[in-house]
Amino acid sequence: MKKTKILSVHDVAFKAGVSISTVSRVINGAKNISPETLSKVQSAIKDLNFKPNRVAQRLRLKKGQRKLIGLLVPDIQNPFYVDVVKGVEDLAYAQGYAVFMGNFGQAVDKEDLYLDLMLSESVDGLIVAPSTEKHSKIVSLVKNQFPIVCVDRGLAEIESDLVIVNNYQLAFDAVEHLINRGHKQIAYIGGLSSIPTTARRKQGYLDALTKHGIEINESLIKLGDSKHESGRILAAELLNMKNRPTALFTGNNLITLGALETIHSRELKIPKEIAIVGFDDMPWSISLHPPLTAVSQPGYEIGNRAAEMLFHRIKDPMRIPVKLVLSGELKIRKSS
Amino acid sequence: MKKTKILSVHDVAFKAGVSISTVSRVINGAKNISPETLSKVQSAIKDLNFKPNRVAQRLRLKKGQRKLIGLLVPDIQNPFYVDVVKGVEDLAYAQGYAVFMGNFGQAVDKEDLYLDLMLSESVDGLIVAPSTEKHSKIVSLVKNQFPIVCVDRGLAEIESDLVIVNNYQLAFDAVEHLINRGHKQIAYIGGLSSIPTTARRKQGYLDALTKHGIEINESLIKLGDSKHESGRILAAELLNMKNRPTALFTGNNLITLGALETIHSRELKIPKEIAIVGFDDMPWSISLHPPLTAVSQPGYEIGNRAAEMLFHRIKDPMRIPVKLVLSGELKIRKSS
DNA sequence: ATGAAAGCGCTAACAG
DNA sequence: CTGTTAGCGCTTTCAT
Repeated sequence: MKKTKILSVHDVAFKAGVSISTVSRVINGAKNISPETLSKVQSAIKDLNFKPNRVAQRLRLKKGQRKLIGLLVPDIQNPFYVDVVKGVEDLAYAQGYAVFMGNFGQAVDKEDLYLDLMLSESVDGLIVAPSTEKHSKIVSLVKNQFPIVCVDRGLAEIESDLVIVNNYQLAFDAVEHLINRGHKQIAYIGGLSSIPTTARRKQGYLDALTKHGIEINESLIKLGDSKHESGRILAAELLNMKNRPTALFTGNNLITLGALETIHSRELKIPKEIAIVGFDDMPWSISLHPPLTAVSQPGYEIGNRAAEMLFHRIKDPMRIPVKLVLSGELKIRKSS
Repeated sequence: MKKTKILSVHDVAFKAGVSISTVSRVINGAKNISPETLSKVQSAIKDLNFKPNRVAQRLRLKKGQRKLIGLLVPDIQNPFYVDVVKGVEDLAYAQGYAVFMGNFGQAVDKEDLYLDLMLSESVDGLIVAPSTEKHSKIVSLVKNQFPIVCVDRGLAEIESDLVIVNNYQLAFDAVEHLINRGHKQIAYIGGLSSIPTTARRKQGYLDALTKHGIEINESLIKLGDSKHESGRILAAELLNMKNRPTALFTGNNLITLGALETIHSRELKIPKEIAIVGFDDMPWSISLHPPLTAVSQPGYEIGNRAAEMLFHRIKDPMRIPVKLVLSGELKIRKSS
C-alpha cells in the first residue's frame, strides 16, 4: 500500500549525484557526456524506474518535437477506419510517436471539440478525415502551416497533404459491373451528403449508368447518415417500391451491413432477387451470405502512408502538399 | 498565411485589462468575480478565441483534477472492444473528460509501454482490459490506490473495480445449447490462454460437457491468439481430423469470423454438417450465412459503467472496490 | 563536460 | 474582489 512517489529529474539527479540538466541531457541523448556520468545517471534512472513526465516535456518542447500526433476519425465503429487507425498507430509507434485519438461519430460539434482538444494538447500534427470539404477550422489550420494530412476525404479550395483512393472510378466500376450482369434498376444508398466521398461515389454511379444509356431515376438514390441503421431503413424503403430495384450499390461498410439485414429479414435471395455490391470490403465479407462483392479500400495502407506523410511535414512544414491516390479493387464474389 | 500566434492567459489578461489570475479564475469558474470583470474577460476570451493549454493545465493541476483518463484495449479490430470504447468515450465526453486511448494488439510489451505512456501523460485514472490476471504493473498501480477499473478481465489476488459479464455461465449455456441440439463432438476454439476470459469460457465448455456425461477430448480444444487468422487456421485443423467435431464453440468475435471463413471455403453446410455458436455477438450476425447463434455481451454498457465507476473512484480513491457483473445473452439463430 | 537559472502556460496560495 | 508570486517537471541557453 506504499505510495509510489512521483519521480522527477530531481530524484534521479540526487541519486546520481549530478545536476538535473545532466539528467535531462542523458534522457535526450546529448553527446557531450562523460562515460562515467552517463552510466551513473543511467543506472539511477533504471534503479528508480524513472520515466520522464511527458506533460512537462511537451510544455517545454517546441512545435514539431513533442512526439505526439492527433488522429481524428469519423466513426470508429466502421471497420474501414479501424484499419486506418491501426495503420497510423503502428507507424507512429515504430517512430516513437504517441497518438491521441478522437472519434467524432459524424457529429460536427464533436469534431470541432476534438480538434480544439488536440491543439490544446499541443500535438505536432494531425491526421484527419474532414467531415466536409470546407471545414473552416481545418482549412485555416492548413493555411497557417499547421501540419495536417487528410485521409479518405480532401479539402476544397486549398491544397493539403492527402491520402485517398479513387472513389469515383471505383464506384463507377462497381456499378458498371452490375450493369454488365444485366441490371438496369440499380439503386444507390449513400452516406451523409456533406461527406466528400459520398458525392464522388454517387457521381461514379451516375456516370456508369449514363454511359450505358440507363436513365437516372432519382427515387433510386437514397442518402442517409453512413451508419448501419440508415442502411437498414433506406434499403427497406427501396424494397418497398412498387417498381423496386434489382440491384443495390451501397456507399459504405455499415450501410451494406444494414441493407443486408433488411434483405435477409425479408428472405430475399441474393443475387437472384436482389443483387448487392458494397463499397468497403471487410475481413468477413467472404463469410456473409452469400459472399459479398465489394470494393476494397486499403485502409491500413492509407493510415500508414498518412502517418508517414505527416512525419515528413512535421519536419518540413513548408514543403509542397502531396496527394497520394492509393488503388482499391473490386472484389467480385457471389452477391452480384 | 498569417501565423496564428499561440495565445496564453497573458494575452487575454492584457486585452481585458486584468491580471492573469483573474483570467484563470474565470476559466475555472471561480465565484468571487465582479460581473464587469467577468464579462470583460469572457469577451476577451471569445474575441481572441482563446483556448487554455491543456498541457500546462495538467502540469499544474493535481491528481484527480486533470480531466483526462486513459483507456487501454487489447484489440481495436475486435468489434466488442469498439463498443466498449464507445461506451467509455460517450460518458467521458459528457462529463468533460478527454480519453487517451491505446490499443496494444495483445502485445504485452506494447501494453506496458502504453501504460507508462498514460501515466507519464498524467491521466487521472485508467480503464484497462489486463492481458493477464497478474499483470504486475497494473496490480501495483491498484495497490498504490491509483484509480483503475478493469473491464472484461479481472486481476488475481487483488480486489479492483471491475466490469464484466459472467463468462463461465454464458459459455456453459452456449455449449449446453449445442448439446441439447444433439451434438457430442463439440470443439472449443479459444483465444490466448493467458487471457482470463479464455480460461473462464473454457471452463464453462468443460463443465457443460461433463454435466451431460460427455467425455472431454483434448484434441477438440484449440487455443490460439484471439484473432481472425487464428480462428481460420484452428478451425481448419479441427475440420481435418478423421473424427471431426460436429459443432464448434468459438471463443470470440474474430475467431468466429475466421472459423466461418474456413467452413465456407470448404462449402460445409451450417448447421447440418457443422454447427457453430460464437462468443460475442455482432451487429451483422444476422446477415451471416446462416444467421449466427451467438453469446451477446453488452460492450457499450460495459464501457459506460466502467467510465462511471472510474469517475467515482477518482473522486474517492479509497472506496471499496466494486465488481459489476453485467448480464449477457445467448441469441439463438440459425447456425446451431 | 557540467551546473545555474530562466521559462513553457497555467493554477493556487497569499496578500491586500 | 483582484493582483503578485511561486512553482508543476522539464529543456535549454549561458556560464564555467
